[in-house]
Amino acid sequence: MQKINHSIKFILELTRTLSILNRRFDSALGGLSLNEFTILHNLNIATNEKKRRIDLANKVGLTASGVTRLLLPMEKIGLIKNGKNENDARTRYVMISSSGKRMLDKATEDMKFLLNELIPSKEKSKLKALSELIAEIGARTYIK
Amino acid sequence: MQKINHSIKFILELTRTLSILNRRFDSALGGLSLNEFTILHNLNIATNEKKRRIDLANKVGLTASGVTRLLLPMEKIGLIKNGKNENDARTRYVMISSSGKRMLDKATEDMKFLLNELIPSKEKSKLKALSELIAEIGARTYIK
DNA sequence: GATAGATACTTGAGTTATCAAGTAATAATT
DNA sequence: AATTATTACTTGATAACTCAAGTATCTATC
Repeated sequence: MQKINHSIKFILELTRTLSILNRRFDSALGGLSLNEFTILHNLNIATNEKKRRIDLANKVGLTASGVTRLLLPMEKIGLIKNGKNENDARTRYVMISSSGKRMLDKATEDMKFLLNELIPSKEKSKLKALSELIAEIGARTYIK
Repeated sequence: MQKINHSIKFILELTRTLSILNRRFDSALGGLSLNEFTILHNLNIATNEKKRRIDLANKVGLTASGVTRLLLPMEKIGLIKNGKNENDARTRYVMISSSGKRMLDKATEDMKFLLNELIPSKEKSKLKALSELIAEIGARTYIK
């Protein structure tokens, strides 16, 4: 008789589902990858609509170097702009452009539409709690 | 006033946490990546301890080609073995080796230890239900 | 029982991330 | 105020995926 470890099962389901979600969203967001969407979303709701790269890294869950490489093509096609921080010359602010906003708005609609199919409606009430648990796990896992 | 879409927040937390988990586990499982762990775990609990590559792809959430590339080095270092399917010459069975089992057993202990830190104990009772919800989302997202 | 379609897998080319190591600027310590 | 440590970011080398296209085999249909 095999004893099931629910924690392990949980992590394995999590990785599986997210790999699948990543592929699905990457081809359903009008050219935006899921990580690019996350970047634009976070810039859009940020105070003053700007953020440091390191804060974005934290928000997306990538490393600083991952963010550098993710932002490079996004700047090239004009979704974001760079600004400087007068108080700290090490940091380069990232800002969303107006074309970035347009992309984001469209992608957000696509996202809502898809999520409506993917998340069972009777489970929607549990989502807030689930998000919080997942965020908590992320926080505990994070090692700078 | 910004209306929060819990579905979107859920997806964003999911990607963030999983990116972090992946990095953490990749350096905490005694040389095994999280995906490699998943492969070995699934082979280990499979009937007859063998599986087709396509079934593994489904279990891990990768594409068939991703599995081909993931298994290649695993075979090279002897964690898995290949076998053939008498009834279908297209498929190549994958089996866990005894050294693979040893690796898995050690990694499973590491995994349990880490998860004990990462998952708040008061939330553990909810894990089964959450796994099921996440699996359901994965199933709905999956497009072969 | 030939042919068209589906399935299982692999491969080439490209993308997206990692880590480790480096640069430059700021903050803390003495 | 000089030194050391820390932080923000970038870069070179590499790993781990993806998609699209290919091969081989099996299944269904006529």
